[in-house]
Amino acid sequence: MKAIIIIFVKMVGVENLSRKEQVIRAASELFKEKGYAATSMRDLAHALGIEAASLYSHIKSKEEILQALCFEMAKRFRRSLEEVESADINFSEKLRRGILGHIRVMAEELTASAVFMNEHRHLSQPYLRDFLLMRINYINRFKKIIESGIAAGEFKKVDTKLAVMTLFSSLNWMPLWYDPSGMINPNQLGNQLADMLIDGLKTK
Amino acid sequence: MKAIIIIFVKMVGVENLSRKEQVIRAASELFKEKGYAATSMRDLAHALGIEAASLYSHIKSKEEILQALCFEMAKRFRRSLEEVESADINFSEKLRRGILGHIRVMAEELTASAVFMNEHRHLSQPYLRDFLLMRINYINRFKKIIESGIAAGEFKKVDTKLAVMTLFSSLNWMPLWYDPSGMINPNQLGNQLADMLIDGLKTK
DNA sequence: CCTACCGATCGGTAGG
DNA sequence: CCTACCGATCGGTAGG
Repeated sequence: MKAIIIIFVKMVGVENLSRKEQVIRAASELFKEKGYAATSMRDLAHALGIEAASLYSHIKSKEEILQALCFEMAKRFRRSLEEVESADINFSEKLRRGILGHIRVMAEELTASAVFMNEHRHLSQPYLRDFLLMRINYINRFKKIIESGIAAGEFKKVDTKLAVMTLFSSLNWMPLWYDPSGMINPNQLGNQLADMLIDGLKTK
Repeated sequence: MKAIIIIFVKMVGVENLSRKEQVIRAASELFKEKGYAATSMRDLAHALGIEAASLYSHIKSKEEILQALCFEMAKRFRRSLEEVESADINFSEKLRRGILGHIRVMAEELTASAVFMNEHRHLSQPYLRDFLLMRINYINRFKKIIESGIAAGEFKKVDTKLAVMTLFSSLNWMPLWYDPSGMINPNQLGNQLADMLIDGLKTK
């Protein structure tokens, strides 16, 4: 009897979680497509085949969905970079692996990545502030890799701000044009992007 | 008497135009800051110190402002590229000048550029369709320069879609981080970006 | 998860 | 450029 209750409780738990997950995923698609502000809770409810009021059994507010999305993605990106930083490799290789990791995370959650990048500004305070601090920290860690590479003589003495912003621009736009069903996989894409940025377009 | 009427008519014309310009510019700032959907006509009116209803003496609708902004910028970008295409220079130089032209246009209208890039999706049909066609055409002309450069042996055999999307990502994010009051001017910025993409980060 | 509903705000119009 | 106002829609709550 106890076992049955535990199973039942677990199932309810799972069901709640997965229903909330479903709501967040459906929202993610709509936020990507139409933008956060232009997506209504009625749009979202319609996509799930329920009434707008019913959404509030699973989430506290529209913004809570955006918060969950943005901070979950931020966490994944951070973890991916931490693995690279601790590796004992040269700076070109660190940069390459940082790029590969970022693209892998993005490819796993293409829709959420697009929202993460385009819609985070609709976070209210203090979430927006926290989010931006995390982002600038992440960018600065890539910048440090480039600076270290310059100091070590691996990279040219470029403007590091320009270099890192160019890198991030390229990375961040990808969810908007990358076709995961296409011929090129995330790893190949990452390697080609790294080649291009590190070695340039020009034949030697 | 006739002269006076003509002068009067001209002044009214200029005044209407410049007031409409003011409305579009104020809207541009708000659209960049908060996004198109999250900017209300009351926000815009407040920024101009008038009532929301008064805006409609100068513009027909909220979307008309976005249309004016987007298509004006598209026209500028197109003109800039046309000058480059007709020049008799090699493909590295064509690419470089294309980049410089794009950045110059952006730097002249930083706010409008940011809106152009981030908010065009809120255009309704058939404007959205026209806009996207113009954009794909513009991108394809850059892509052709890269393809020609590869065919001529100037560039490596990279994935041209990746190369051109990387280029555009970098260009399009600039309005969000470039500080025109900083030490680097648009020309320097363009040259450094071109150097980086064409020659790469790595020391030879 | 639903029905019924709330106050606030939206883009825009009429008429001056 | 204003006052006065419109119908539609917004995010969200009460209560079941």
